[in-house]
Amino acid sequence: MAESMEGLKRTARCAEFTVEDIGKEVVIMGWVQKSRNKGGLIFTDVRDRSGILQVIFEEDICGSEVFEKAATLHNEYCVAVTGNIRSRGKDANTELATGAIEVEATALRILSEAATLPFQIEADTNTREELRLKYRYLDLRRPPLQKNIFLRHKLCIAVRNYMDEQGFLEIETPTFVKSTPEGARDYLVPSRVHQGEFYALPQSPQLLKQLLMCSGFDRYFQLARCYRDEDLRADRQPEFTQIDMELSFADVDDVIAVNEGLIKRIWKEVLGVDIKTPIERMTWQTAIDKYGSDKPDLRFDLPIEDISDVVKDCGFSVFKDTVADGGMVRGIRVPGEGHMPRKKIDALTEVAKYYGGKGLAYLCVGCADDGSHKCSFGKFMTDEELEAIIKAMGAEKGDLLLFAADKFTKVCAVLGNVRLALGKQLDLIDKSAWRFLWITEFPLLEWSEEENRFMAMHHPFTSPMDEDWQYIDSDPGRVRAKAYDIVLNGTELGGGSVRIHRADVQEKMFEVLGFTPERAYEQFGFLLDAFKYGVPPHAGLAYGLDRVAMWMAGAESIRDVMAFPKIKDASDLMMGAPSFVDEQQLKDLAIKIDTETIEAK
RNA sequence: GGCCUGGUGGCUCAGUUGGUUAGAGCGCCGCCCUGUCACGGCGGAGGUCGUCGGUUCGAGUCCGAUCCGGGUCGCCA
Repeated sequence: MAESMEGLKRTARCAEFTVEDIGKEVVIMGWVQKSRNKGGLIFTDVRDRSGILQVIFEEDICGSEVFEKAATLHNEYCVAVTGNIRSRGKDANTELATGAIEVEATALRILSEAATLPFQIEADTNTREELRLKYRYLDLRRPPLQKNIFLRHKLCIAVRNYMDEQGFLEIETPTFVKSTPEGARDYLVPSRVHQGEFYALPQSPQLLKQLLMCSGFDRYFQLARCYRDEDLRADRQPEFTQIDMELSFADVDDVIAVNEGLIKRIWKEVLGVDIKTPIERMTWQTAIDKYGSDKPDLRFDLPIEDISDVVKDCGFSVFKDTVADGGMVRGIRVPGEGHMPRKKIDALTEVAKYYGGKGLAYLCVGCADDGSHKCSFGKFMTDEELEAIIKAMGAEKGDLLLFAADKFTKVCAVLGNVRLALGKQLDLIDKSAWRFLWITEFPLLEWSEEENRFMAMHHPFTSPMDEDWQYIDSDPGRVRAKAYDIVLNGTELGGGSVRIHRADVQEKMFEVLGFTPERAYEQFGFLLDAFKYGVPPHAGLAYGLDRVAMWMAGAESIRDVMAFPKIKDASDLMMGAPSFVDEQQLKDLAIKIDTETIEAK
């Protein structure tokens, strides 16, 4: 039977007591982690967010009424215990932070009872996530998740303090905004007042923060909730939080400087880790060429080498023809792995195929029994041609060389992922490393086969690099942007750009992207109008806060650092959202459900 | 949408080439226990093996479909 807490005041949290408190009368409140009834003696572990403290009930001290009540305690009962802190002497538990002390109970109130739990509340659990998500409020009682939520809080506070010190204003922007179909799919919110019309939930506060620059706030930041109606991943949720910022009168180096300070600060404050600055910078072109990725994991090396020139006239037609067709041949040298079993090489070939490659060619330098090379394409080549490849790869006897021949983007994707697979397989990754990296000079545009036009790689307001703007008509793909990403251990933590602030450049940009002036105005008119009245040059950046928290917590899933995450199909197992709504609600919105389409699925 | 992977008492799992009444640990219920802390002892309840269909004398096990999770590719300006 639940009791009131009337007249009781909690002294402190369970694990906040120390040997200094011995002899004091205290009141603790929390949940029964475990009650061990020895017959004439009851030990009860009481847990709150600080940790666990043992309570001891002895009939001589607490009286028979309290003792009998204590005997009814079960896991997760919510209780208030009054008693005195005493030493556990020789019976101390060294495994527990508060193991040297205990509360000698004099009174007990059962604030509320608990039904038998769907799973036990313990630090290590094997319970499947599906069930834990349904009872998320229970899962959140588990110490690892509590720890992650604390960490996230600490991170947010550190961000706010730093940004404040740097002169940034925290400004909230609306979450009912205008839909802009460019980019990710929007979540739409129907309007009751304007029937048939929809708000969109923002994919990011991009345009609004640019307007804040127009308004003269100079430096803005926000821990902004963002929404994208795309498929989920282990590190992707439909709603997530960005550390979003924008700076006026700033160029690339200014943004980078502020953010290196931020990274240094939050890693120090949250984890006590010193991050060395300046952080290494690499151009997009170098990253793609050398690591096959725009977010290379530099915790290990294994760079990609280009041998197209070396093999363009060789006897192996796969290599020769690929180069002749405008493709390329690139390879990875894996030092000392020439004797890798065929099975493992085949597994890497599967990786290559998975990412759209036709396969992998291999060359094990001097690894045959007679000291010659083991090679998947050796019979098509002369010895001289093979030696030329080995030389071009800088390989030595005993090395494994892996090659892919394909179009540029394929080769990069294939070798980039083979490289990552090798890093894992050969255990080359230093798990304790924090390898930050700036990727700069992204291409401004990216050709879309699907839409048969150029698309903005970052977004349509990204400023081109001044020296490349001259190519915007003749060779748009060549124009680089003042865009940058911050990468950590092979994950994109965030990205940003210097924005276009010149009307003529912006107009040209829309033209290249295939927007008519009318359509550009219809979608972004408020921004273009704002730019007429004195717009400062500005630049910004946004981090995925959840991803930052994920790395800091060492979590494997973004769900582990969010209080109430959604599952793969974007539904919420606890609330049961999304859900059907009343007929009347739909009527108010003038919305009819197309049941035929739903049933067809 | 594609591929991979999982679903057996409340929880986590085992379950042989298809073969009797589907097992274990934890949890739960009852009794006992004055230094436990993964407490211990004794006893007990609890499962139409995700669902539907098929093969078979016989299906947790084989086949098909489907539902519910997880990972990933596409997608994520």
